[in-house]
Amino acid sequence: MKNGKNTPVCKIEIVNEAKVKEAQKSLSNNPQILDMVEIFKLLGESTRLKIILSLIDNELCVCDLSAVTDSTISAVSHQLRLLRNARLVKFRKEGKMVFYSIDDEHIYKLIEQVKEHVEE
Amino acid sequence: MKNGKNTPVCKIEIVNEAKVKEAQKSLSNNPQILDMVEIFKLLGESTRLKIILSLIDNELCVCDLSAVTDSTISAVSHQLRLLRNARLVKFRKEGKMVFYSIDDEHIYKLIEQVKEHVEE
DNA sequence: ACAACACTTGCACGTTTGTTCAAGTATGCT
DNA sequence: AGCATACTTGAACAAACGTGCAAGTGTTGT
Repeated sequence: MKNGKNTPVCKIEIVNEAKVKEAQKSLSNNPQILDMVEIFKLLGESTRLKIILSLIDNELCVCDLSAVTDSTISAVSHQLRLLRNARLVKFRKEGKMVFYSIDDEHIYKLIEQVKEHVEE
Repeated sequence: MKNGKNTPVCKIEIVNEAKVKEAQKSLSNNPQILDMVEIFKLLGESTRLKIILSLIDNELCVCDLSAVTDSTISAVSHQLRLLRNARLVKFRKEGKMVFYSIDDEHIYKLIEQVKEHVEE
């Protein structure tokens, strides 16, 4: 209730108090929510999602990912850094090249669920 | 390869041509990807995710959602519009009040998958 | 040692996005 | 009719974000 007052915004305030309390309880001080938000946010951008989709069942270098996603090497590299930090992808160096692959099995199931949603 | 030229960015260009072609094939001209991005993007914001989480197994009015998410009525209403447009939530009017609920069963599974990821 | 290559990274810039504020709609109450 | 309540909506603004550019790192080949 960020209305600057301690009083309720709505006079009724809580229509279903039990449900609200229950929901508040599971939401408040739950660091998991921020983690979930982060993962969804990372997948909620076309370049990054294309990268993830390309890496499913594939190990690709940055150059190939650039071709697949139709982005510059730089742009892909920037996004790969974010995916690396979140441990969604891992990498392996081989000479000058860097090969990326998926670092989490849950991603597969996640993608499948969204596909089911979209395919309706 | 948005490098302004028709020539490859990398000399080797494609390390694993078969994989790249395969990935390009499944990605190019695929409107589903944009739909997937949209859903992930909607869930990738804390106020919206809290709304969705609160609505799981619950039907709540805007006022209650405001309390649960610790946001203003206005902010919640703006976000609900986005969730409505994407058909992630549906609403029911009852007098002055508007009750929102989840409009898609896939969301449940989606949330479960992310939770599994986060809980490690 | 030098050049080419694959990739990374910091900075700058334009765009997108979430929130607030204020005004507007619709319903209920007296 | 008049007012309060529950919610929506448009405009404005600051913060966050994605990309391009240029410089930098590390490896390979000559």
